Amino acid sequence: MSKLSIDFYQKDTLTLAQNLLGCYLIHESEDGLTAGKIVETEAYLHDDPACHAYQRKTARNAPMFGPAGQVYVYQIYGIHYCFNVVTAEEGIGEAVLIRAIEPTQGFELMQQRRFGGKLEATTQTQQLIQSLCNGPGKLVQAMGIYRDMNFWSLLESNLYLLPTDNHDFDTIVTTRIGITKGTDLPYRFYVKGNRFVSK
DNA sequence: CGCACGATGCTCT
DNA sequence: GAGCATCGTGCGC
Repeated sequence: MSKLSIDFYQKDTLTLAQNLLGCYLIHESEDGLTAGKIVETEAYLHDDPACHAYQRKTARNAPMFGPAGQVYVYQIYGIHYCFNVVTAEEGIGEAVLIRAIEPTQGFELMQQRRFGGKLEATTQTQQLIQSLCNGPGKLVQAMGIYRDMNFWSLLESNLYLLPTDNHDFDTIVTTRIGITKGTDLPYRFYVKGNRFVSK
């Protein structure tokens, strides 16, 4: 299995937001490898009032205007970070927010990054694993994704995507979470019945 | 259980 | 100076 290539990313943003479901997000970091299957996404289009790039290009949203397959990370509520896959052609600010992944590799490292030492290093309960990456801020922390990964390429770095190994799932479409504008747009996608989708 | 709220810092007006 | 593409805790039922 090899990294997703440029042609995967060169599709319209809504299609890509759905195609990303089931794909694997991998980070080969110095501390070790973590990976998970994408189970929830949201699309943000250039003509969408909830999109960071809706108004104009700024210092924060600049990565969104780069080529498809680029990384956009931003800070939210002063505490958390969110990870996006940049989409659309260069010059058009669109992206797909990764809202949840199902951990598949590096459980211990994820646990370490999320909870450090302040959690009993006992058996990994179902409960614990389920709380590792079931939200956009959580998965960023568990995967060791940082702000300075902005403008990185998912095609040419140790943070990358692998294709899905299973198309046999249903996709649910809903409105997006946590926004105050564009609230009626059906741009959220998640894997039906998956336990790792955010609440 | 569910709901409400505070933390916290940067970006844009 | 306001407003966040969130998360965890604490309280009430």
